[in-house]
Amino acid sequence: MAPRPTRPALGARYDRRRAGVVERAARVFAERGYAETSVAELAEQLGLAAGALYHYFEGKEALLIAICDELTVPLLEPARALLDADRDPEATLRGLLRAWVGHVAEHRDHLRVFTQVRHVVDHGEEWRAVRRGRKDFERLLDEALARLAEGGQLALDPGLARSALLGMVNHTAQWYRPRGRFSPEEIADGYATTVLVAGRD
Amino acid sequence: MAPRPTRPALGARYDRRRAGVVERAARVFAERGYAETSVAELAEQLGLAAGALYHYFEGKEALLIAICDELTVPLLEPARALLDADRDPEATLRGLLRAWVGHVAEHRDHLRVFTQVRHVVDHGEEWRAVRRGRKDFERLLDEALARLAEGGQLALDPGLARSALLGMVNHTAQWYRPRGRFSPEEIADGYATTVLVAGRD
DNA sequence: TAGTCTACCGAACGAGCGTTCAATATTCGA
DNA sequence: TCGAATATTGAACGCTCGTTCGGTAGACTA
Repeated sequence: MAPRPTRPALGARYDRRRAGVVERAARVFAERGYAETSVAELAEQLGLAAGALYHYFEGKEALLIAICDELTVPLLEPARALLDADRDPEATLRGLLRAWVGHVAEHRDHLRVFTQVRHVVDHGEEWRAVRRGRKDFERLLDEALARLAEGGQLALDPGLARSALLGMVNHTAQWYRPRGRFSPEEIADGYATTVLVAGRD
Repeated sequence: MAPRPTRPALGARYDRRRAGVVERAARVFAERGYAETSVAELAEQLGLAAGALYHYFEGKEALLIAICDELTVPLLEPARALLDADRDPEATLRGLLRAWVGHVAEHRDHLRVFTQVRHVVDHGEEWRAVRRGRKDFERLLDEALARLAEGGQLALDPGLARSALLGMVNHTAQWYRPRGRFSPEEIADGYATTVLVAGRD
């Protein structure tokens, strides 16, 4: 793996290329499977030689980690901001769901890859950061649900609501299509309805 | 792969051993990953020699198919019976969810393996039966939801409710523990609450 | 109990994998 | 524009994988 170039023009180019590889590799892995896609196949799909990948990543697994990193890291800050804004609990949950579902919709390939390799994530040492990100997000979700439960606005036990939401939102990556019947906002609002007592007609 | 023995005593033994391998392999694959577990490793975990697996299965993938087959096949008949009983739609959905969640709880290892390899299932020829089973079950779920929607008893669009339920129930395999906070029945009832208008206080 | 069918073993094999690296092409900045 | 830094190539390597198969032990039935 080459170090990031010091010269500014090449540094920027390096970042762009690397990010592009992550993005497009996510698609390839999501469709063909991470384990089932050889580095040679992947490189061919990306229009690169096999060895070129090692210019940007230490190895195949490092690329996988980069893919999974995009799932939580960019979501944490907006989520925290929503909780800190301290609006009424119902609006907070709806906002959180919109941000979350929107992010899943944008990164559904990444999430489909994560789903394939979740068991690897749970064990490896180099996966600590990924685990941490997921744990942090789940804590924020728990906090939002706890506030709702306090006000009696939750239709379920908070622990069950948490698992239900994690399940339905993550599963969204398996079926969501950009120009499908539902927009990410409609999906998020629908999911909100499932756990809230109010807002159903 | 050896043919099933013709002699009755050995035939029964063959069935038992084969089923035992499927069951225990599901656990090993769920924890270590299907692709990440070599046949040698698996055999060691099962207390067998590597070659012995080929006595019962054509290969590693045939074993995987056998694991995934147990996910829908035994669920279809009870589900169909529930729909045919033609009780009120709400009771039908609750019954369906109890059967479904119960089955997931019993076969959570199998489901965790399926989740890893779903992309393989979607493409291969030899996976047709597995795909068919899943499609059949989803049709039954759709029917149960359509009946509810007709009576205005559904809190969400039926299509969204379907995806939400598929997500939360399948995700249950990732966190359910036999002596955990919730019984399969409590989980199923909680999930029912998420999509129904009634039954929340 | 003899004979045949069945179960299992485990070393060996070829294929395909992820990775390396010397060579070459390209790009940027002084 | 020239030279150093960077980008990419692709053949080669060592290794692990799934699978095979001849051999042996065990089990059933006639």
